[in-house]
Amino acid sequence: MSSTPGKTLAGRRAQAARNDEVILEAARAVFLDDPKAPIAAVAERAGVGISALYRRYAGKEDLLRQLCHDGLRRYVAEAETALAEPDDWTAFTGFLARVVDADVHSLTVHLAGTFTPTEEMGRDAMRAGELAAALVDRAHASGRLRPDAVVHDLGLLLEACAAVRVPDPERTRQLRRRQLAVLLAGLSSAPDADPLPGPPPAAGEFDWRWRRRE
Amino acid sequence: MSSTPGKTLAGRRAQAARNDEVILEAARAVFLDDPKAPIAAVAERAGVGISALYRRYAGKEDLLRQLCHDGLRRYVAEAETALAEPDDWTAFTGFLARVVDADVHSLTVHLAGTFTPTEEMGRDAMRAGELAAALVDRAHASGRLRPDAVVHDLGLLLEACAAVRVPDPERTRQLRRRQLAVLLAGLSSAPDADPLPGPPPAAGEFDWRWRRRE
DNA sequence: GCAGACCGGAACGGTCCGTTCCACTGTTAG
DNA sequence: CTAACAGTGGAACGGACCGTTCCGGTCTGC
Repeated sequence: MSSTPGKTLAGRRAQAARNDEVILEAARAVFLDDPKAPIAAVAERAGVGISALYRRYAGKEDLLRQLCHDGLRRYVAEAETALAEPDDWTAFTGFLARVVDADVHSLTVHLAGTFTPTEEMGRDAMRAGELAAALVDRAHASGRLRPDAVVHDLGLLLEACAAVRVPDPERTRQLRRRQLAVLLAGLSSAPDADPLPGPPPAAGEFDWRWRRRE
Repeated sequence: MSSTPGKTLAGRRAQAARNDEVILEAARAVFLDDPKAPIAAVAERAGVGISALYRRYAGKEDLLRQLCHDGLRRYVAEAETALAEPDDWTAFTGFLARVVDADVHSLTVHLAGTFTPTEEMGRDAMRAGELAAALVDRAHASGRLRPDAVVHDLGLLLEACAAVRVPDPERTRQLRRRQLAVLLAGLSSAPDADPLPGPPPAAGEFDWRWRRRE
């Protein structure tokens, strides 16, 4: 088995190509579990050496940025998918369920502040905000979202779901779905409900996360 | 001002007594903000030297344990207060509001695993569980709590509120109250609501936090 | 006045982690 | 066939960080 240039198995080239994915996957898993995990943990989890990491990324910060940006792109993609859904309320809840399942919030938020963001990330973040606003508008239009809910309540909601974590990933997903169900029930229109207390969350109140932490 | 043995200001004795409180307060603030903060940060925040800390606590672990135990006791105390409230639903919601305001959850949970717990903490934790169960039972009895909510949903709820954090503490409190309001609305009885998905959170599912983390 | 409680903070020893570096291996061009 | 090389594993390095100890100084209560 010297040269099998088929497509699944080959020499160094193929190993490298496979490592590309394996490393990103490992990094995702490791940093999701602990945002300040050492880089060696990623290598170990991926079953590769540390060199394989440094060949692809200039350093830890570079890897983190990439990972976070991927999460952001995923968020945007899910929002776009959701906007294609005809039913307003289903679009809204489906979007949230998929974002929660994908654990995108941990990636974008708990990793923020550990690297200097790129311009492109800024643009993507802005776009993400616009899409989320559109989804919330449609949810309001459907009449099923309580009127005093605002776009930035999504931040609280996602934070709440991301905070749920148990050792088993599948069980984590189930519990987060339960949490999401409670929150959505709480955000649904109920004619006799008391209004939500305090000033609603506003635009700039979550930006501090992106300021460089040491 | 050589000797003013009144009661507010005196010599070393009084400074020591005041430091007792100042240090605990500082430790609370610092470790609430970052559970793995260095001990020097506590001293700095308290405006004392490191010696003043080590005179009182055998080491970092000792301080953490004390702090966590205080949180647990606070939780128990609030629950007992709540049980004295005649109205079942008010007892339930009032308890949660006070626990959320006091940020007890962060203390007991985010610090857990960084020290070896004492037997007394085990007993207090058990008592806390019983009192919480009693409050949930009464909430169920009032008919205002949706029937498929269980005691351990409190864990998810508290986690969700503790996850909300902005730099300003007062604003944090407001946003947490908002989050709590949404969650309580979601946990309220609604005849036409879909049942909550997945198996409800169970007894042993949060114990892992208390296992020693390295 | 003096013994000692109390304190501030420098210094120590150890751990941890990002990054670099080198020896090695299979690959591929000529 | 073989020489250059892309790709890799993992040891080693240097620096940051942090818990704890220790010592010199200060103030108090007797």
